[in-house]
Amino acid sequence: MGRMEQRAAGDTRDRIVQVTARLLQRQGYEGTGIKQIASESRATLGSVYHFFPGGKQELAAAAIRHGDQEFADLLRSALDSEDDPGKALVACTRELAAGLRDSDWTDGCPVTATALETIGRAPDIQLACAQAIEHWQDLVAGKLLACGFAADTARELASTVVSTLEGAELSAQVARSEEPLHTAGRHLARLVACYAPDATAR
Amino acid sequence: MGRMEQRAAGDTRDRIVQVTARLLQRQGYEGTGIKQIASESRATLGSVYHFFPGGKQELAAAAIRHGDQEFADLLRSALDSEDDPGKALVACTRELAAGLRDSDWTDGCPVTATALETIGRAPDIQLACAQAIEHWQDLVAGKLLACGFAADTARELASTVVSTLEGAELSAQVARSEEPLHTAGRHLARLVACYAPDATAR
DNA sequence: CACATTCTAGAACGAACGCTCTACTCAGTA
DNA sequence: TACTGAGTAGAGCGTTCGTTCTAGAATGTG
Repeated sequence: MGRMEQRAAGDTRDRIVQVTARLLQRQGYEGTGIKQIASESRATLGSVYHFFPGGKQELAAAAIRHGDQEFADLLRSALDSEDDPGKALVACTRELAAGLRDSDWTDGCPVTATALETIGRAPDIQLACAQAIEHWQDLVAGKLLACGFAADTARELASTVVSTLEGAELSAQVARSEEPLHTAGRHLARLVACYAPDATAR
Repeated sequence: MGRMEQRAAGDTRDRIVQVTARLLQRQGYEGTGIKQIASESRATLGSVYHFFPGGKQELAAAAIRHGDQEFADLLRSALDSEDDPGKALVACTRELAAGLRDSDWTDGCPVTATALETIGRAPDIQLACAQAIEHWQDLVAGKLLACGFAADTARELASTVVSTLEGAELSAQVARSEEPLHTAGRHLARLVACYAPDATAR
């Protein structure tokens, strides 16, 4: 009853979204063309516009949501890998640095480039970007809450943590060096220690 | 002796660079066209290619260097406005937040968008971006050195400070809120206090 | 079988892209 | 006066852009 076709169709749709997400991450919104997306995802223009009748904007918003999840998965697994919140943040920077190095510094944050280009001119995409950042902040705040931090403190720290991760990843990409990320990791660990619930900031 | 023409010519060149810098800041590299640059700077295509025979890339690199100086001026004046390094960093975030608010969140860092789009595909531009970030780090490190921080500590902190400022400005733009910047300012002040030469981190 | 629906396929459209090119203006020099 | 060199001006090059459109393949249902 149509499972096969629908599966195949779903595969095509997913392939389009995944390829778009990667291209947006590497070349930004204006630098990525629909025809490139179609050819690299082994789909045709007809298919792309069939699944995304809203055109490039709708497709980009879907791809940003995909990148949101991808980044969230990395963040979640790094945060869960350590009990101590400071060590967990260092694990985050280590994972980000590894991803950058392995991609020869091409695969940074899957959202940043598109977010910056579309500010104030593509509300759907900007919304998806804002939700992504909120989502990542929630993950960090959740970790801090689980470690006993006060709710307000956790939320504020999470904001700065995500900002710093974003900025350090940018610095690392531009400088082609892991150092900004590793340094940021150490400093973030020190920062959260200042606000730790067991007041003895070492 | 041709002073007038040369002045007028220099004015045209400067106008082109300034307009390009602003457009790159707001729309990124791929989103900014040479013809838009020409029309908004009241120059013609012929003039643009006369002053920048290397085309879009050469012009963009010059505009990035201009944005570097612009951002450095803001940073320098904010850092000089306070003796205490923590308060100086808060002043930086306050200035950045004011700039964002006044431009309805369109004028963020003049380098970031272009940097992300051209990573690994336009070496001249990427170099200019890397030098800009280094430049800003040097300003922050200089302030910390002047406050008595150890050289290594100052350099590392400066890296994280600039990363956090970049990331917080991005977060603020996407969320259309000053909060990420103000929060980051408080946290950066707390962070540098941890490494202050007078070891009594309050 | 016919029939609708879903998805694939790519030609074609007008607009915009970066860039090249020739023609021109105009002050300074010999 | 003739010439030079800097800068202005914009038509036009080939290409690519996002999008639209029609045609057909594939599958499920009556």
